[in-house]
Amino acid sequence: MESPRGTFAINELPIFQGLESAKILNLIQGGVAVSYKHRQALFRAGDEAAHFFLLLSGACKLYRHDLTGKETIVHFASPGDPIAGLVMMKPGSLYPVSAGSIGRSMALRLPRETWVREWASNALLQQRISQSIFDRMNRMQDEKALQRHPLAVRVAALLVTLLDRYSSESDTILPIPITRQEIADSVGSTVESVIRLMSDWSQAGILNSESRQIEVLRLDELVAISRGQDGASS
Amino acid sequence: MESPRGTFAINELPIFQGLESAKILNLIQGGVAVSYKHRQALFRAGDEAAHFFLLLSGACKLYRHDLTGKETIVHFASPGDPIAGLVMMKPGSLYPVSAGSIGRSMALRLPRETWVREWASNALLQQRISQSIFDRMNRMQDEKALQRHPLAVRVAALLVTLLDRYSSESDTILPIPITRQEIADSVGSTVESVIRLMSDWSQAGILNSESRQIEVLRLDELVAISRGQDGASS
DNA sequence: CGTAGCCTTGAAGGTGATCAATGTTTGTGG
DNA sequence: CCACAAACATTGATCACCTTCAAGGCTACG
Repeated sequence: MESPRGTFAINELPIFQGLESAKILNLIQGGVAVSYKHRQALFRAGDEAAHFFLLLSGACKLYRHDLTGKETIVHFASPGDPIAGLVMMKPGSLYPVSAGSIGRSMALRLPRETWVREWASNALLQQRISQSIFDRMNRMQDEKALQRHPLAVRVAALLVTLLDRYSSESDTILPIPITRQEIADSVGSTVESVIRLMSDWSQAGILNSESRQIEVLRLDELVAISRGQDGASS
Repeated sequence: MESPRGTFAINELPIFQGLESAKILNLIQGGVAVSYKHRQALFRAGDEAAHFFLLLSGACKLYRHDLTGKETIVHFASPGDPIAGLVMMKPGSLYPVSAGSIGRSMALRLPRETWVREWASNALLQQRISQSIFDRMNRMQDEKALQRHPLAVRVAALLVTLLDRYSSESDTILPIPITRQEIADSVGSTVESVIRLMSDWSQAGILNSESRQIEVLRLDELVAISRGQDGASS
């Protein structure tokens, strides 16, 4: 199994693994590799779903706004992830969520026609898309099961997951400029609460978050907290 | 578009719509229509995923247990829904959730071999499965966006959704024996809180929940509450 | 050097969790 | 058909966790 971290060249994408270059060329017809700046949108909820994406590098959040205008992050995409694949199935659909880059990122943007012509009838690709969706759904279900646990558990679990998904092997620094607001929007809480929590953790030597990036100093502690085993062992 | 409510004969299943009977016979090879009693399990999380299911009638909850043993309901399946389709993709996978019947229900249980042989390579079916997954994922995302709203909003939204999905056209009675515990397990709360809420609503004439079934008397109110517009208009 | 985005801290208050006890209905076996 | 158990519903008291509101500080960057 290939590591999902880091940066991918187009023909190195896990989703294309084992395919011949000629076949891949067909699959990316009409595709453009687009570079996105921090906070730039890939697409917005409600827009007609004209493209789907393969994230090549960086990070991307999928989010929507609730009735009161507050943002809820429903998913963090990491390099190699297909984005907006499912919504290609039906013609004329609208994107159900918005997508925005976190930090700089690159994505391969493909037109829906390519999906219809090349992807929809390709069993192997459908299978790999399904696998990706399966993983994503499992992650959402994990999160839902954490809903009733205290905030500390949810934030710790998120950080552990993000570190696992975005950092290379043994690195302990989250390479994406994620804000406390975004953490709050993801776990369903408020900035202030997340800040208080992470300040405590900084003081306890679990995190180091100077210089606007998050470094995990004691992953074991964080994992323990995410399991509800409480970090009362300072 | 066919209504997803009610009861389906096998060859009336929306997922088979437009297919010839002979083709359908191939697709359900090795299948058995199984009748489930209230609270009976279709499968358990952690079991090897040897079957997938098409719910013919009744209702079914997908749930898992968290660290502390508490149940979290991640999805309610309604007639016509494919269950455990995604997990068929990879050989040797384990079910990520448990599934149990709510009230009496019927399901068509199909072996994984049939999936592999007949379903995996069928673009139309893959497309319809994907559509179903897409809907389910959207619903989960909707719920996640409600996470920070008061309990009343989440319960009202759940009831409105369930009524829409399980009741026939203009009926206002939820035809499945869903308990307050299950409502709590779905919205991420506790029985007591749900009971207090629903008692208030009963007194306000919004619900009637004598005789162990839930009747919605004022759907408009419920919808208003689910939108956070507060039902202070008694 | 001023603005924008992000982080921080404090005080006050509410929503909902928890614990404990009890009532009610349903189902099952004798 | 009754009796008992199991599942489900209810009510009250208490209190912790987290939200909300308000104010202010820090850092980057044009």
